[in-house]
Amino acid sequence: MRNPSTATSAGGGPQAATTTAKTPCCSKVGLKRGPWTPEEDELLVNYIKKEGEGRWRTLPKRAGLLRCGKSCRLRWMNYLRPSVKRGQIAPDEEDLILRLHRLLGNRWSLIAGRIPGRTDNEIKNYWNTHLSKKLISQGIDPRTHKPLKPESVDHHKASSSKANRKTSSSKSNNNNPAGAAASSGVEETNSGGSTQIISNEQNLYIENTSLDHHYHINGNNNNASHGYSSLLNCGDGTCGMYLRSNVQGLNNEEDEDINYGTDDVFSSFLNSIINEEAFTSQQHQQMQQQADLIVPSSDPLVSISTASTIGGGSSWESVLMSSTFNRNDPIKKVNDHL
DNA sequence: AAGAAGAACAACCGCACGGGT
DNA sequence: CACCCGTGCGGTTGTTCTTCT
Repeated sequence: MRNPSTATSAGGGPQAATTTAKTPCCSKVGLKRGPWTPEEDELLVNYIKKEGEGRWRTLPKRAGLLRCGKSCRLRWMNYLRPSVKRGQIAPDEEDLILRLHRLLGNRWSLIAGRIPGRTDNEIKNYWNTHLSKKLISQGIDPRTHKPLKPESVDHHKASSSKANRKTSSSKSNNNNPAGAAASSGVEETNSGGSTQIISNEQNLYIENTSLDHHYHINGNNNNASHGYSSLLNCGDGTCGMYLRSNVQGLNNEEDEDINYGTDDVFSSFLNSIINEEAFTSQQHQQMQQQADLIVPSSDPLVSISTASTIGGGSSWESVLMSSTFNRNDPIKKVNDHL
């Protein structure tokens, strides 16, 4: 195993630029590409320590680097940031990656956002080199988390083909969590037994029968028509939450009252999905109390939605998760979504 | 010991999106 | 509205390292 802390062992380097017809990411010739040297790292780190991140396009010149801004940003984000954790992926991290991938598909930045110290690139590489193969060896399709059919194609290889690149990398087409599962209208049961994933063209429903948990993940939620634009983020900017009343059950799409949950409640909710743990009655009561603040008590059904914006920044990635409960019996949810 | 094959992963690439003008 | 810029994302590439034969 190579030492991951060294900057001189990686591929995709200058040779690639000179031997292929590809145009480099930066049009300017004369910029250095390929592995970073310790001297370059030092220049970049010192500059960012002094001036801060951002303005990547002009940063190289200001920092005295013969690199393009993209390259600088990548190096900083994936390697040089103090918060980046190096070293082997721990078993619990691996387990979390698997669970998150089952929920979110190839949303590497979202997955990385839930795993402290790990970058999307690292998780993506780990998935491609370890986990996808591991799943295949277990007879599980790494894209859908469904059992592999004998005649099915090798999705890992298929997804690596150049032909698939454009469509598969398109964000507008990539908002369906769990990738292919959500586009095929399938119904499935995970290997653990109790979690069902039911999906159609736009939505993904997760139903944990043993825990009486039902979640709805809308794969087409990246618009502002449901009050997202005014959604508050939680303290660290990684998540947001709103409550929505549903006077006519779940058919009322009006976000007449928007309120915001706490980070704790959101995290509990998300973790309950990730970990398939019981979302405790106390947590439900917390949610109900918040709902009571804004929804007239005559409305029996309340939908609670959470929108994760992990990654945040200029690309506001979100995954909507909502559950509905009857305020008269908040523990047992109503699941008219399904 | 040497070559081949496979594994690992940093880096590159094209594209999409939001904000500013 | 159109364009530009900055930023970030997911897919892919290509070199090095490790293991196998």
